[in-house]
Amino acid sequence: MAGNTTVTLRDLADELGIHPSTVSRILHSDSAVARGAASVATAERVRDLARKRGYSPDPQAAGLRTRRTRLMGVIVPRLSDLVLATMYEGMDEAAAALGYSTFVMNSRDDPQEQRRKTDTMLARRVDGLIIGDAHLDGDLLRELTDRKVPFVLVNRRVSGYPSATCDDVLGGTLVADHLWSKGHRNVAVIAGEPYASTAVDRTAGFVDRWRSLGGKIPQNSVVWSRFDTAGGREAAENILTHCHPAPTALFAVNDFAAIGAMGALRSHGLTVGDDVAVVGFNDTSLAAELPIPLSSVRSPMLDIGRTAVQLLKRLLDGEIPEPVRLEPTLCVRESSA
Amino acid sequence: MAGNTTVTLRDLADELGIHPSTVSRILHSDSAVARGAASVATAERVRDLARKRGYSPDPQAAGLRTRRTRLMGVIVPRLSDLVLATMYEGMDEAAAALGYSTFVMNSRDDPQEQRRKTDTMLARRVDGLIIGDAHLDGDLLRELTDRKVPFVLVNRRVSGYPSATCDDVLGGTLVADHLWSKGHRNVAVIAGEPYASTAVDRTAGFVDRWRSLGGKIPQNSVVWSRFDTAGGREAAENILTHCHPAPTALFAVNDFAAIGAMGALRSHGLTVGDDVAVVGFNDTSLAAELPIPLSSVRSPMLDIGRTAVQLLKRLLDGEIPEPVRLEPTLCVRESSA
DNA sequence: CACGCCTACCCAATCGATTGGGTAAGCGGT
DNA sequence: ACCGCTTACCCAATCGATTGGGTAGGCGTG
Repeated sequence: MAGNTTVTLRDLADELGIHPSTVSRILHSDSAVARGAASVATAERVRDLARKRGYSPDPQAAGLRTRRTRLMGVIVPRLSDLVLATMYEGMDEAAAALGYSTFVMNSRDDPQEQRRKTDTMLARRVDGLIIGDAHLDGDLLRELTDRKVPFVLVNRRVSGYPSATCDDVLGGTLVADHLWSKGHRNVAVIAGEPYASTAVDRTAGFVDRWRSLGGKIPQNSVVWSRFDTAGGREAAENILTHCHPAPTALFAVNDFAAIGAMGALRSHGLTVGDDVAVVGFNDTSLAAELPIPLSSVRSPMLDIGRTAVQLLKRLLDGEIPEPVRLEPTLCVRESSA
Repeated sequence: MAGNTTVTLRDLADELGIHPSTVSRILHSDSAVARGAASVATAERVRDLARKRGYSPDPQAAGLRTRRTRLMGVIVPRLSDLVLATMYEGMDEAAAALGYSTFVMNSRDDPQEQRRKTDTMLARRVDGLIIGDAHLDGDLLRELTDRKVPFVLVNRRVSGYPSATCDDVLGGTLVADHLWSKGHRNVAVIAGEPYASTAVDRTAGFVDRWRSLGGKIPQNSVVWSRFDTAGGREAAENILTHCHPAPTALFAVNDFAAIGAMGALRSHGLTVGDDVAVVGFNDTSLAAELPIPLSSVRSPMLDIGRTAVQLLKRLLDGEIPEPVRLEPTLCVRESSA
C-alpha cells in the first residue's frame, strides 16, 4: 500500500459532479478531447483538479481492462556484466520516454533459467520481451513465436528474428584490417562462447577478412572461451602452449577476456603492445584505464539498448521490424600500437 | 497481449462445474484447504486442471482487489556500476524466492531523478522501495516516510532508517590496521562523495583508527572525489601535488577510484606496491586481475542485496527492522604487500 | 416546423481475482 | 424428531479504469 491516500477517477468525478467516464476520456485520450470527449472548459477543470489532487491512474485497473501493462520484460545473461548493464540503461531511458517501464532479470545464460525467467515475465503480463541472452542453438525463441509472444533480441542476434546489435562482423573486420596493417601475420583469436552471435560474428568477421587479405589462421588459433577474465586467461594460456610459432597478436572478442589474456601474457614474460598486440571488444570504460591501455572496438551500447526498445514498440504496434546493426568503431591504444 | 490464450479462474471453474471463488481459495490459500475451503478431492481436481491448462493468475486483477503488487522497486545510482549491479543480483534472487519481483531504475545520483524515479515506481504501485542511492543530505527520505511509503536502504545508510550495508566503518578500520602494520606512517585517503555514507564511513573508520594508533592525517590528505576512475585519478594528482612529504600509501574508498589513482601514480613514475601502496574497496572482480593486483576490502555485495529484500519484506509484514551491517574482509594483494 | 446533426455528457458492462457472508446437505446426539 | 455443528460449497460485491452505446438539448437548414 505504497500509494496511501489514493485518488481515484471516481473521486475526481464526484468532486466535479461529472461522470468518471468523462474524466477518464479527458485524462486518457491524448488529443481526443477535441473530438467530442468534453468541452474545453470541463477538460481544463478536470486536468486542474487531477494535478491538484495528485491523481495517478492505477495501472492495475487500467491494465485489467485494456489487457496491456506498458511493461517490457528484459532478460540478460547478467546485469553485473558491464556491457549488458549499459545496454539496459539505454533501454530504461528509451522505454521511459515511450511511457513504458522495464523489468529485468538475469538468466546467467542458463537455458533453464531463461525459460523460468521468461515465464515469470509473462506471468507478470509484460507486453513484450527484449531478450539479451539469445542462444544460437536452443528452441526457446521458436516456442515464444509459437506462443505469439512479441519479442525482439538485443546484444545477440539470431537470424529470422528482429534484433538490435552491434555490427559484430564489421567489428571483427576492423580489427583484422588494423592488425594486418601493423604488419602482424601470425595471430590468434579468443573467440568467446560459440552459442553467442557476438562471439561467432566477431570471430567470423575477423577470420574472413584476414583470409581475404591473404593471411592464414590455422584451426587451433581460434580458441572458444568464456567471456570473463578467467576465460580469457585460460584461452591465452592455451594459445601460448599450442600455437607455434607463437602469435604476435591476439584478438579477444570481449574486453574482459582481453584483460585476462593480458595477465597470461605477462606471466609468460611477454610485454603487451611490444611482444604481443592485444585488441578487445566493447571499449568498456576500463579499457582506456589499464596500465597498458587496451585497443578495443567501441560498440554503441546505449544506442543498441535504445534501438531495441524502439523495435519492440514497433512490433507491439503491429509492424514487423527488420534487424538493426549499429556501427562500431575501432579505438587504437598502446596495446596494439 | 503476451499471455495469448489466457486461462482464467472462471474457465477452470466452468470446466469443473464449480464456482470461481472455490477455485480461487484452493489455488490461493497456501494451506487453507484443510480449513474448510474445499474437499481434498476437489482441491486435487482443481490443481490438476490448473496445471494442465497452464493457468497463471492475472496479477493485475489480483492486485486490483488486494491492493498489493508483490513488486519491489529498486533505485540505484547506476546499474552499470558493478557494485550496485551485484547487489541487485542478490535482490532479484531473494525477491524471487519470496514471490516478489523487482523493478530497477537508475537515478544517476541526481536528486531530481531520484524523485522522478520514486514517483514512477509509486505510480506502478510497488509494495515498497529499496533505495540504493540515499544521500546523507536531502529530504526525499523524510518525505517518503511522511507519505507512509515503506522503504529500506541498501548500500548506503542514513541513520534512523532501516538499511542493509557493508560495515564500512569496520572496512576502513581494517585498512588502517593493515597499512599501519606494514610500517606506513604517511598516508592519504581518496574519500569519495561526501553525500554517500559508504564514502563517509569508510573514511571515518580509517581516519579514526589511524589516529588512535598514533598516526597523523592532515586535512589535505583526505580528498573527496567522484567514484569512478577519472575521479580517482584527479584525486591522486591532487594528493601528489599538494601533500608534502608525499604519502607512501593511498586508501581509495572504491576500486575504480583506486584504479584511477594507480594510473596517476604510474604517470608520475611511481611503482604501485613498491613506492606507494594502494588499497581499494569492494573487491570487484577486476581487482585481482590487474597487472599489479589490487588489495581491496571485500564487501559481501550479494548478501547485502539479499538482506535488503528481507528487511523490506519484514517491513511490509509490519515489523520495524533494525539496520544490518555485514562484515567485510580485507584481501591483501601485491599493491600493498 | 420538422428533421438531422452536433456537442457534451451519462450509463453500465467489463476485465479477473478476492472475500465476507451465506446455505444446503449430512451427521451425531438426545 | 429436532437441534446444532461441520463440511463443502455458492453468491455477489468489490477493486479502478475503460469503452461501446446511448441521449438530451441546441442549432442549422430546407
